[in-house]
Amino acid sequence: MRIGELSKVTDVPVPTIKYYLREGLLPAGELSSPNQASYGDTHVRRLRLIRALIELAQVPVATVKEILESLDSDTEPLHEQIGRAHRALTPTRRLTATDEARTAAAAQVTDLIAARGWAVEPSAPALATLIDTVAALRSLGQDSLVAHLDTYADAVESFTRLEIDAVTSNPTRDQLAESVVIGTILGETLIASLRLLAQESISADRWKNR
Amino acid sequence: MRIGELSKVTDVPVPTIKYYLREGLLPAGELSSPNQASYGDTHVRRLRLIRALIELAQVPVATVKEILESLDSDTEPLHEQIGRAHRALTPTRRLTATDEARTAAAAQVTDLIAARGWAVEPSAPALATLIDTVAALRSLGQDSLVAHLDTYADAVESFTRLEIDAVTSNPTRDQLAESVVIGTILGETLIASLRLLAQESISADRWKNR
DNA sequence: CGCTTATGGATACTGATACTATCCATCACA
DNA sequence: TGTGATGGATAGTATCAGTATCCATAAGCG
Repeated sequence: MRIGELSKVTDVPVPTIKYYLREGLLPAGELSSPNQASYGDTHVRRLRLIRALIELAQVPVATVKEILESLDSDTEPLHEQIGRAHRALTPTRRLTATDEARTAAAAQVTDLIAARGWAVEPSAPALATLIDTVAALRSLGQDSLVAHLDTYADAVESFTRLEIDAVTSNPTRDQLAESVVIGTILGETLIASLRLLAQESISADRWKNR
Repeated sequence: MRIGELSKVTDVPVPTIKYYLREGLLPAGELSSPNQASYGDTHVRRLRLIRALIELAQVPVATVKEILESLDSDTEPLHEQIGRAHRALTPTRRLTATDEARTAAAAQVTDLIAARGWAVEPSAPALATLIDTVAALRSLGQDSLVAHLDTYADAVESFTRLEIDAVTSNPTRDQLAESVVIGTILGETLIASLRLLAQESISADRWKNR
């Protein structure tokens, strides 16, 4: 398969494929002559993955590259790979909340985690985001939402368990790693859109005409 | 309060505040003389909201503007305002999946919605994202995740109900609208980070050294 | 065999986004 | 009275995610 066909199959413009090749997201095709390369099924799969991460999950190109490199390395431990996927989903934060608000929120979040017996590293990127979000909700006067944090955690824990079970069925480590990464990232998009649909439907008959 | 103090209180640089004023995200302060304006509590609150949306929820500036305008208009019906918040969370999609994959995914999603009795407009932005995500997961060989779509929906429905209850306690319509919008958008960030923390903790003891 | 089209590779350009920086004529306040 | 902050306008910057252009070569067709 040459680049034109790869483009047709995946519906990605040729210049964009070239760009991904340049950036090292997509491995080069096998060269049969200085200006003739052939791409195979792995390229199609890889390209689909790249597009899903970029378009659906809005992961920046540089981060996609990092994730793919991590997936391709057989030596990196699984938890490291998961860490990368997590970092892809939590933007490098700039401090938002004031100090008092933050420490209060941090306390609540730490309590929650302790109460659930979750093993979470203090440096986990999602931890900072959660604390900032709680602080922001508080400072915006949305305490009623924050009050139910524990119930949120219940629901979240239930489908996280489900996800991990679903993914654990993968036989090889490589497949497991890929499933975990894809599941982590696209799972987020899945849940987010389900939530919006549920909201639309539940809110529809609740506030018909307000 | 002058702009310098507003900047100190909210920890947003003065040039950035000026930028938000220019863009119409933040209402102008009250002018006491041609180059002297005073900002009040509403400005502090508004600025905090803007920053939370931009930094925490990664909402683009133009979309924040749209949302705020919608919140400020007393005439726009609530479901319209919710729609705007939803659009803020679902990026304008470029078609990703091939046609066959998409119709298959669309069928499954439509079934799911019908089975749950959800009232969802066919034009709902989240619907397209969900379909694309299902199609993408399928094409990436992650059918095991898609298989549990219904269980996901269960969990999602449970906390969506919770959210809506929490938010319904607001007395005035304006407050309700603000809560719904903030809850929709920051709730997403909240759930996402909870999920990552749960994942980290559950996966930790599942795959200690793989 | 010749001619058009596609290709790989390199380099340059573009449009959008979110700020920053600079200016300048006031204005506040010590 | 002079030093610094302010409002408002305009211009500049960095990053990101592609697009566009060129060129020498290769493929496919008549």
